[in-house]
Amino acid sequence: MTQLGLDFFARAAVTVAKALIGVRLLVDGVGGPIVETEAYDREDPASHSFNGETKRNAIMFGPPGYAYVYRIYGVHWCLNFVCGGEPRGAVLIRALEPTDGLLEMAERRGTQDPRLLCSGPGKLCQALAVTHAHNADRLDAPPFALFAPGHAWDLATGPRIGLTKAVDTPWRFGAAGSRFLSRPFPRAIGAPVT
DNA sequence: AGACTGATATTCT
DNA sequence: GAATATCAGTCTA
Repeated sequence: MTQLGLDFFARAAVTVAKALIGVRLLVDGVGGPIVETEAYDREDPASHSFNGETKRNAIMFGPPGYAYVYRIYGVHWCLNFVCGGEPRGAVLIRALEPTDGLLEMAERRGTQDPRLLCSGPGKLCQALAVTHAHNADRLDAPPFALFAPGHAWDLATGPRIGLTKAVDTPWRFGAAGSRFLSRPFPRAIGAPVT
């Protein structure tokens, strides 16, 4: 089992978003393989870094390989990984397959159904107890731990979710056929990840 | 099953 | 003042 270094993230957000499918994400030992991501790359009107630096997104203007956590709709948290590119891109972690720390996740989420634990960015952060306190944390040191997949995962792709800008940009990626996605994918492209 | 609503931080106009 | 990378609940069918 190989732990990912910071150099893994020093690439374009789209590249990192694909490569993250199947990567095991643990926060204080709780988590599982990532099954759904979205890329927000340079010159992308939908990216939080597109309109320049603010207090919220300051971490996206530093080096790649750090967590960017922000509050959305005043209610939920969203976890992103800062990537390469200029201005910086990021990958939104939308869903993972719950395998480690199931009891903790069930207690935090208030449900036993494994398909409702991490099937969306807000749910995932609640299940892994990710909050503003994790913003600007390194991804190669505790409480974060990321491990390369043990095998290739078939990819699915499609347009991103919940956006009003750049709605047709197919930068949502996922594990084809996974039962733990926030929403199903219309089609699979079937290209394995190395 | 699908449509609508409330919660309400942060940014943008 | 309006919009937003969301979710859970409730109403309609």
